[in-house]
Amino acid sequence: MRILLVEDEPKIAYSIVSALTGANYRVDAVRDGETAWFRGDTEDYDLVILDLGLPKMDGLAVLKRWRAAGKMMPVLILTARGTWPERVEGIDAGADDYLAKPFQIEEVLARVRALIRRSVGQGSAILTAGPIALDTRQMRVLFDGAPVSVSPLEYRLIGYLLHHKGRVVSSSELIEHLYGDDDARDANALEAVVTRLRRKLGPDFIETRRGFGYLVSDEPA
Amino acid sequence: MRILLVEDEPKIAYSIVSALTGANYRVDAVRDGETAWFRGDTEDYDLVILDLGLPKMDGLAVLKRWRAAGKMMPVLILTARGTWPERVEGIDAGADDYLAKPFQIEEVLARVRALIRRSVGQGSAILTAGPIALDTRQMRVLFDGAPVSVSPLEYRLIGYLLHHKGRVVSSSELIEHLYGDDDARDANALEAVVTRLRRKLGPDFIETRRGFGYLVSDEPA
DNA sequence: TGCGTCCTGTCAGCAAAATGTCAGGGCATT
DNA sequence: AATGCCCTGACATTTTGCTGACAGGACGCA
Repeated sequence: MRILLVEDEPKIAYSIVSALTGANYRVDAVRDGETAWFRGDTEDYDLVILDLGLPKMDGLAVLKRWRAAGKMMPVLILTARGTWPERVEGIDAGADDYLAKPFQIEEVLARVRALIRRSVGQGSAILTAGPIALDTRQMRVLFDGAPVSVSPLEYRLIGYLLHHKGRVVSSSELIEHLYGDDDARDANALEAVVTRLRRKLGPDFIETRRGFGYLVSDEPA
Repeated sequence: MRILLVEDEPKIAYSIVSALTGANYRVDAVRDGETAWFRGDTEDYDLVILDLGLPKMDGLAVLKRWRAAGKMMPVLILTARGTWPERVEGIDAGADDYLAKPFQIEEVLARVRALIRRSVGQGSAILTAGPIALDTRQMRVLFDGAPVSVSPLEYRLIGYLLHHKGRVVSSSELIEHLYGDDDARDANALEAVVTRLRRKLGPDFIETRRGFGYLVSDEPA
């Protein structure tokens, strides 16, 4: 799960990053609204934690621009206590949850968990690469527009690869993502899944980089 | 825009009336359920803000009687935080939105705006998908125009799926919304409800995405 | 109060799908 | 050609969801 943290105050940013990283999320942190807007617009995040009152571009403006551009990822807003007018504006702008400063780190984690749980299967972003599209609303894979039935594990695998398309993903990273650190599986289990997916999506879509991992190419075939 | 406020606590009533009046709404305020029922039945309001826990007649009872009499105005319910059973009952009774006490005045205004916007725009009280229609005012389910008798739980389930049609809804999310976090039920209970609904609505209407959840398709069959 | 009915959770068994495991075989890299 | 890494078909196991049956409880009605 990738999270974008937008927070200009270093101390707060650091504590949130630590907590989220410790909870096994991948976190990108930025400090100003302009950068935030760009990252949120070009990358796919599962969640954004957005501080209001930022340099360069106000947090609410960033949020509104994302929503206007069709970005639907859940957004958790951090706001100073007592600034309720902002909260109301936030509702209108399309925020999903709020947290007033100062807050406990545990609260942040709880909200993050809740938002991500809620948004699973709801993100309207449809990831594509070549003829394959991942319909995250209906939890299915489209091949040339036609639905292909995939199992949950297959879905997670192709989802992860699409999420990181254009980059080689190592087997260990995939295994870590598909299963937990807790119950690690044999590498062969992963290979079996890949095989089954290739049978459904065609052999060329998931490339093998022998010795390194797997790759879904970014470029239009 | 005329709003009926039903609230027995003077302080709260006063602050809401002030805020609404300041926002250019015409507000009538009453303090007990009986009066509320009479006013709502004889006058035309664009919105009702309804506190539960009223003298003389309970808020939910008022709402039910309005709906039974064919009153269609949107209702915003004020409820004490954490009283899930009330909330569930409210859904059954035909409420449109909720606000947990204590709340900020600005929140009330935001919800009021949202509800009025919704009802003015295309406030269709009837959700449809394929041959199934959900009449949220009369709390009935229609299949090809013919009423189908469904239980309260079945109604909530099909209602939730229709509200989120086109998207896969996970079992845990469904359970959370059908029962509330307090008394979680076995996943099998949910399956039983689904089975019973399918027997009434036909097997194809509620699709199963094995490993993910349930789905009511968006597309015209 | 007593009876019947409806609603709904629980249980158990079943079927099907999903997934891990194994054993060989192929193929790339050297 | 040798060496590993990877692929894959077959099989076993586990998981998941469906369904009929049953029971407790709520509710209405006499």
